[in-house]
Amino acid sequence: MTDALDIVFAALADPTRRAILAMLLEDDMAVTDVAEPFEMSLAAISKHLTILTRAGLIAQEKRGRVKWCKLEPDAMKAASVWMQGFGQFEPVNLEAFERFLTVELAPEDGPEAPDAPGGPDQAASSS
Amino acid sequence: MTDALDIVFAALADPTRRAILAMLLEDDMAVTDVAEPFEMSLAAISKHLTILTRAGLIAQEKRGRVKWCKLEPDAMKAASVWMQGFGQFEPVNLEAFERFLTVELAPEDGPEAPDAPGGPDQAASSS
DNA sequence: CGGATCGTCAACCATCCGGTTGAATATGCA
DNA sequence: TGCATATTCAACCGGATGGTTGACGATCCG
Repeated sequence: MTDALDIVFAALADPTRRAILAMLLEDDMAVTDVAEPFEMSLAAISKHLTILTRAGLIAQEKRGRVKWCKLEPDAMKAASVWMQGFGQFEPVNLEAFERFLTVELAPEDGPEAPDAPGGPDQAASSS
Repeated sequence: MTDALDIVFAALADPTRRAILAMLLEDDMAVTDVAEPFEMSLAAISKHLTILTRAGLIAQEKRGRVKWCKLEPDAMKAASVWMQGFGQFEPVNLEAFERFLTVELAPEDGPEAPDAPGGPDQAASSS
């Protein structure tokens, strides 16, 4: 049984896909526009988008000819939450867990607001 | 150029390795003891530990015959920080998030705090 | 010394992954 | 209708990944 976290982390393990996520942080985009800054084929980008969709990291909605991609950060948050248990050397307790949720999901209570972690410049570093 | 995040996320994408990390959250362990609950060979576990080490997620120290493995959460924190930037501006779908969490992070362990995120029970689900 | 335990190395295998190309499917528009 | 645009599908390729087994170096101990 493949865990959903498998798929999310595997999706995040590729620099092209992380760059795509960073781009989508700015705005929703059509598939062709997502592909534009990269040097690989459109088909390759399409595959990456499929992987991100299956991971739940983005959602795709077709309007006319154009398929729009938008960030769907819930899966990323889930993975992030999974990691929170490490580094604080105590078993994850529900209280801290819920506190984390409220802090994280609050509109502007975030620790700070990096405009894009890593940044789209990672596109250059792909593969 | 392979980004360090590539390696960290790729290391986290395997349920066996996540289970190992969860085990090490409890205590430092020797390689043989790490391997004990799994059904695969010791050599396979040794490979997994090498991958986790290269990702910076654990450290290994040899004392006598025995090689001890301990959690090294900095790399995980780095990955976690990278993810923090997502979801801060988007209207987060709290319902979907919680659904994801309850499905993924608490398979059937009940509501009490899981001893580790994901839990070593994932050992059985490897591959 | 010699046997038992700990762990890795090397070779091998099946499968997955990221990319390519070319054809196919939808949709928009003149 | 017919052509251009948007996106995916299908087949293929090379290389990485996750597992196996068997042999090996190291270390403890009787």
